[in-house]
Amino acid sequence: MNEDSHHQAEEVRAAREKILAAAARLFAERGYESTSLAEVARAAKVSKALIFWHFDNKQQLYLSALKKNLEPYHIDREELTGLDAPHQIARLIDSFYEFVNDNVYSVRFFMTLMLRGELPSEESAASTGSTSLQRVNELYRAFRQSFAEIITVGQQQAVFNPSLDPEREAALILVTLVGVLAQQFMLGESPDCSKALIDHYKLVLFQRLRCS
Amino acid sequence: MNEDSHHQAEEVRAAREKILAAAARLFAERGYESTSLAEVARAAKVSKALIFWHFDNKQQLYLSALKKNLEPYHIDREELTGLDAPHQIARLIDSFYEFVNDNVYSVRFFMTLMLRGELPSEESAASTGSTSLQRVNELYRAFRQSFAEIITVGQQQAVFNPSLDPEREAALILVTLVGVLAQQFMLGESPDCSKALIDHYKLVLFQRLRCS
DNA sequence: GTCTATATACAGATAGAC
DNA sequence: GTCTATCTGTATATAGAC
Repeated sequence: MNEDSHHQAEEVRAAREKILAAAARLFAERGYESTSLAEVARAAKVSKALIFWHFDNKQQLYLSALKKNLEPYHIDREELTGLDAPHQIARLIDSFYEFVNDNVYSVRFFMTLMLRGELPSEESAASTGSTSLQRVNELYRAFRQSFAEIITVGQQQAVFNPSLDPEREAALILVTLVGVLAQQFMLGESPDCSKALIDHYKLVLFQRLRCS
Repeated sequence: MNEDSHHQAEEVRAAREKILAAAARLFAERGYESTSLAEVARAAKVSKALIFWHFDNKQQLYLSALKKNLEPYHIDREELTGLDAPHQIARLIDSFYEFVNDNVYSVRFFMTLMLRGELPSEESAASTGSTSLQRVNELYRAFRQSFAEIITVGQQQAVFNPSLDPEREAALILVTLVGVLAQQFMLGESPDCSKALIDHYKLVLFQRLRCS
């Protein structure tokens, strides 16, 4: 690949990426149905027709935008090494909360999506559509599993109450975190308000988990 | 008012109500944008034009449907009388859960609505649109307030730990309930799964609230 | 009040020049 | 690759008969 073709390829990507970025933002903000391709074109500063050159149709653009929104989703287990069980719990709670507030738009987006199965059509589910939601789902369960594992380890190290069921407790932790998040988004509360709730919850949780 | 005019009035209401019922269901199921008046007309078994005779436009129909969905929303404080504080808490949790599962469609509907400020336009917010969401909001706070009051009474009766802040605890209870609900809706879990979580949570909560 | 028929606007998608 | 111009379907909304 020479300089020219490379440069050309970059140019191609630039337009495609501009469309994708605009679409990702607009779909996340306003949803699939109420976002027109004319708006996406305007936001990306390209013509409507160009969208159809880069993407087969609206659905495919939507699915590509979904993937783009999903990119930053992952669990960073590295940052937990070297911490004791209680601090691992605290760290995992914090990183959940931080992640959510770093990705408000797309988190809100996926929440809406999951709330009703808002997918552009049924065929897309068969192809690539539901895969994105599946990934969110997996991530959620991975998070829960992490909590359960930390609790188990904590019990083995005799810092957590051995009579607790780690899976049950992990499920309850996730439910609370999701609740804080949902409340922040739905009641339009400030992140500060959620932060205070989370901090209080951490205290409550540790009182429950620790050996008594 | 004679028999005839009464009967006529009933007939009028029948059509209007049929439209309203169909609209309430369809808007709740599929949202504002992706529900066409043609579908509403078909579901209500009337002509499209009749919708415009009864309602000024799509937005106004939507707002009227919102109100209809809101009707069953209220707190029944009567059913708490005669119970002690712990049972009042348990009863309030149960009635929250029961209410949600009796009104899945509209609860899901309002959750989506609150998640993004999905209102048909901005003018509607100024007129009557946001009032519906405001009412949901008030109801939510009323529920939280009820929990706080019960906790306070429980503390006065020396059945609940006096060192707890009732407001804080009530906030955490609501967050958890919302979390269970959000999880059920978003992860598509069965009501049974939520029921189990709620039951477990009640145990956890009572361990925390009671005098130690 | 309820209908059929129609006006008007805008959506997604295509054709073809450059 | 990117554009302008255009096709086609469908949405909201209206007109007017009954």
